[in-house]
Amino acid sequence: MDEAVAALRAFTRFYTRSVGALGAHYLDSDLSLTEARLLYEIANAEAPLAAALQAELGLDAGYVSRILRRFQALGWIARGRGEDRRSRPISLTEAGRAAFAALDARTKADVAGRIAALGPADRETLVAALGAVTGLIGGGAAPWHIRTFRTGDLFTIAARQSILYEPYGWTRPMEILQGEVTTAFLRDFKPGREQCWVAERAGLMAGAVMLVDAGGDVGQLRLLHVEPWARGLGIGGALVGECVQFAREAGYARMRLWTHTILTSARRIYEAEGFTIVETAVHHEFGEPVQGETWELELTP
Amino acid sequence: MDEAVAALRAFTRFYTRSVGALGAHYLDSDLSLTEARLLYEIANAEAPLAAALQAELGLDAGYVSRILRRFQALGWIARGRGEDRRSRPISLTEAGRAAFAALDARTKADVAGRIAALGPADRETLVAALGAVTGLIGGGAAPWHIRTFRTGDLFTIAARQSILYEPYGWTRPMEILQGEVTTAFLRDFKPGREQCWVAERAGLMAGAVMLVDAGGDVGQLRLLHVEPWARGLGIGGALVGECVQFAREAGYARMRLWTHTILTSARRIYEAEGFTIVETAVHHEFGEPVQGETWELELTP
DNA sequence: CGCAGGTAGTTGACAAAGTCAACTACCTGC
DNA sequence: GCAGGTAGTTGACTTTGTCAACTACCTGCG
Repeated sequence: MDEAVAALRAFTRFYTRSVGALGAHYLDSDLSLTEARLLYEIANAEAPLAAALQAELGLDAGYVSRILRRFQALGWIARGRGEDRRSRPISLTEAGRAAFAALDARTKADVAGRIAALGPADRETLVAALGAVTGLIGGGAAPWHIRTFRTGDLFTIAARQSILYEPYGWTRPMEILQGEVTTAFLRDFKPGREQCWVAERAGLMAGAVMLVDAGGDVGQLRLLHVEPWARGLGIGGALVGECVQFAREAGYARMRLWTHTILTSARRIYEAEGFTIVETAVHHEFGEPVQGETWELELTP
Repeated sequence: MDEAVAALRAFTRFYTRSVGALGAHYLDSDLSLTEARLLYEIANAEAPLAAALQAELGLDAGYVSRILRRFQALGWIARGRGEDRRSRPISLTEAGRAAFAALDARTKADVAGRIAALGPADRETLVAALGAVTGLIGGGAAPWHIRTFRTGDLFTIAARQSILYEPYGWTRPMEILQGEVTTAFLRDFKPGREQCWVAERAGLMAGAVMLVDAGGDVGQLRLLHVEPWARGLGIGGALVGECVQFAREAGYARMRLWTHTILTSARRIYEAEGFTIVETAVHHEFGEPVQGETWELELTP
């Protein structure tokens, strides 16, 4: 915890400096940083109200009012009358759009300059890392989506599974199993019969699941995981849903999966999808004895 | 590129808001954000000069002077005389240390509050992601170190290798090989004879290398990589050096490695360590034909 | 030595940025 | 139709930051 707090504080100091460097006059325009932010919001919203901008950016209402008057004097914005006749929705004029475009281009160039030295892989890392930070400290709202697997995904899954299950005391043997399962998936991949889905949030892998052909018209769901920071968003259910739908379309008669009694949140997801337990057995594969469970789901079309 | 620029801009907007939320009075203290930053710098430096603080934080000299006068009036700092009698080095008084400690505690609590909802894994992700961002846009100075492997590292290596070599057109077959090599390493790991090292920078994997027993007193170096954003820091050389030293101590007579002619920067590292090419052959294992090379190094003790 | 040109730090005068409370005009619901 | 609210504005103000001129000192060179 302390480490994380220290890291975030160090980052804030670093970023404050790096943003603060922009300073008083935003990139040589004659706008302050606040004015630039306001202009950005106006340009990226549908006829916003002053109150909305003020709340959005955490500014004083009077301050916003004055800045808007300045923008109006510059001919950048026009103010209408809303349904509610107190409100005066803001719209950019042609001149305002031009001013914003110029500012936007300058910002873009400035930002591009800062990351010019990075190669494509670095940029990818940066995007992912920024997304992760936003997702983690920004709390809830970052959206997520599901895609099929790409190069490297399977091993990232193996690594994450290994790390996430470490606290259960499942160490080396389970890690090796992860490697075998993922490598085998890649080696024996049967397009149309098998698939791996990755949930992404803020550019980072938020969870994943695999479907493999277990023979005899049975599709086996494997390696489901959802990152701790992405839990409670319905990602697990969506991944399993994706998997079941694919299995149905691929013509499997039944789905099967193997899990453990202690993994309660995963069990809830399987239950919700209609899976039922068909077998329970204690095994010693991961070192300590653990109770494994086999679940199945009939896929009557 | 555009994606990266957009991501960084979005992040800056997000972070500006999140930092700006602290706003005028820093956490209910009667300090402004600037004053708080200044106090932090004073507390974390050895008798700094006003000019140093001013340069460090990018502030106006006159402004700093006035804030310092205020701190002095509050009895928080004492100002001495340096060798250079123009300078007036700043030191915290007992009261100043107390004031800083109070502020520091409040900041810590505030930051901790923001990440209180995160589990240990998320915090780790956050630290790593913050480190990545700092490293990538902050440029140079972040330190790095080498450690031996932990749970999950091998598959992270497999994933990164797969992604980094994708641009060379080496796709599925090479990815499968990565999985096989790393899984086999874990399965057959011989402590004392084999090892895997990971270079970390800012909490992120910056590179890695493996040493495996190839039989017949030969140690084989495998899966060397350095992340693009961590190149040019000597990490590759340090990893190979670590590997060679371990091999020497483990009593291997010779080291061997297999690489490709197009991987020029890796070749330079091997050359610098004293490796020489003993064999060259075109192979088709990764799809396209490529020229592979075997390098060796005699380990005369 | 002494002087030109520099740096550390301060100060006065000022401008910019932001805050607060009071105000008008309007809306909503009882 | 009126109490209590919201959208937006305005005057008066404080805080924050900037600029240029200043003192006191240092460094290096003829």
